[in-house]
Amino acid sequence: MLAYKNAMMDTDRLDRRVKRTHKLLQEALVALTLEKGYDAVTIRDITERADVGYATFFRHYPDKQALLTAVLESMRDEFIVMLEPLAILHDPEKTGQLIFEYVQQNHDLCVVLLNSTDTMSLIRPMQEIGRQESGPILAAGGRGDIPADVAASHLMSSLVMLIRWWLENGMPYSPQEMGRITAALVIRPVLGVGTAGGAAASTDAAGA
Amino acid sequence: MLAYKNAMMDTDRLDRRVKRTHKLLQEALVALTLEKGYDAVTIRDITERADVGYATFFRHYPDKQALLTAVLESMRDEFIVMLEPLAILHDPEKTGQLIFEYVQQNHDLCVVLLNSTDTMSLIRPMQEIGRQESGPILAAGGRGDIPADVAASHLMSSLVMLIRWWLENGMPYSPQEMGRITAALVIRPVLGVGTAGGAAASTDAAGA
DNA sequence: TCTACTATGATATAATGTGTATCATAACTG
DNA sequence: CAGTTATGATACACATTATATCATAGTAGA
Repeated sequence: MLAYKNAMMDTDRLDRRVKRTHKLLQEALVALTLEKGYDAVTIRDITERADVGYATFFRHYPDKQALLTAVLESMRDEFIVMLEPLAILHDPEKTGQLIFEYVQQNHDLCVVLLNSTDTMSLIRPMQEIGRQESGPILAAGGRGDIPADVAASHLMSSLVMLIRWWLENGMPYSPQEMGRITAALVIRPVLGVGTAGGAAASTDAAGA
Repeated sequence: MLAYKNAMMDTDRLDRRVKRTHKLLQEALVALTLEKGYDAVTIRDITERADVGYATFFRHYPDKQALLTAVLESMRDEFIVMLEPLAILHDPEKTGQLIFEYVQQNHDLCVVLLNSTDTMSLIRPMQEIGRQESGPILAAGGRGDIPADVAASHLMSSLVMLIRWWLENGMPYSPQEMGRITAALVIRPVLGVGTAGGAAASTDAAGA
């Protein structure tokens, strides 16, 4: 299922120097983005902070965005593993809570990823995950009146946007509360069940 | 030296040449973004397409983003006017349909705005609108178990993301269908009512 | 119509950042 | 240890931004 054939995946077989450089560059990007904001960070900034030659950057990444993508993909993999035993159907509130606890624990990294990129660079891979992972879930527990593709996209987009809002506003609610909110506003509507398990499916349309 | 703020406000009292230049630059940005994508468009591209001196650009906008913001604000005002008599509480499906019909009619412009910007440059103003416009609505018809600030942000974010998905995937469903989907996935959950108007939330809040 | 004002075009220029090429050196793998 | 490869340092070509200047054309208001 999770066969990502990225060149970056063969982490074990890489030269020590390469792994070291990757690590230094990615850490420098994260640190600098937290300080100045992603757009203000130049490649020269990164290489200087990483204490690496300027040209060395381009030996590993074609541009700044590619470096950020590498950081993103690391987190994505971690995220998938965390939600692997996804009991989203069984307990939406708990699922939401787990997500926000993860975000809280990886606060700095999440802030960088959510504030640096085009946002869509983050949401698009997330939607891809959503299409793969939540496909069978929606097929099993999804509602009949909403197309699965829309539902999956909406699920992942809303999740990312809620996380972004939460971080930007100083995490005003606990992960548990956010889990409950997420379940009520996003997960349960996508699954087609009411807050307290109320009536769901429509009576008119027969779904596309 | 240039008072951008003042220059943008009194649209009617502006020098003909200024209005002409604004129009040419904005049209050039939209056209070029549709052709090459926002990031690939340089300021020199814009001025050449607009048949305007290069330095003239900076006499009106500090950078490319500011020009895009001007385009965005025009659409935002139009959008607000359209949804002014917003019967979102009364008929969520119809409200959603109206939105997607507007998007369909302004297809090119919407594509530019959704694919060019950081997305958040679009969503943030939308959320601001949401906070202002939907504030009283949520106060009247909102559910009691979800904080109004989260609900308003989620409402606007999801709306923008649904529109984006719809455009990126070639508008696979009719505005009417999208209106129904939007009502089911976003509007009704935010209001706390079920698909068929079922009771799911608090009935204690004062009536509209 | 006339006059004072101002936006514009054309041009030059400084500053910044990107991406590539080269070569000697250091570090790694087997 | 020997062959391979990544790195650092440097120089350089190139694109883009942003500002400054000045003569000219267009505009608003009397």
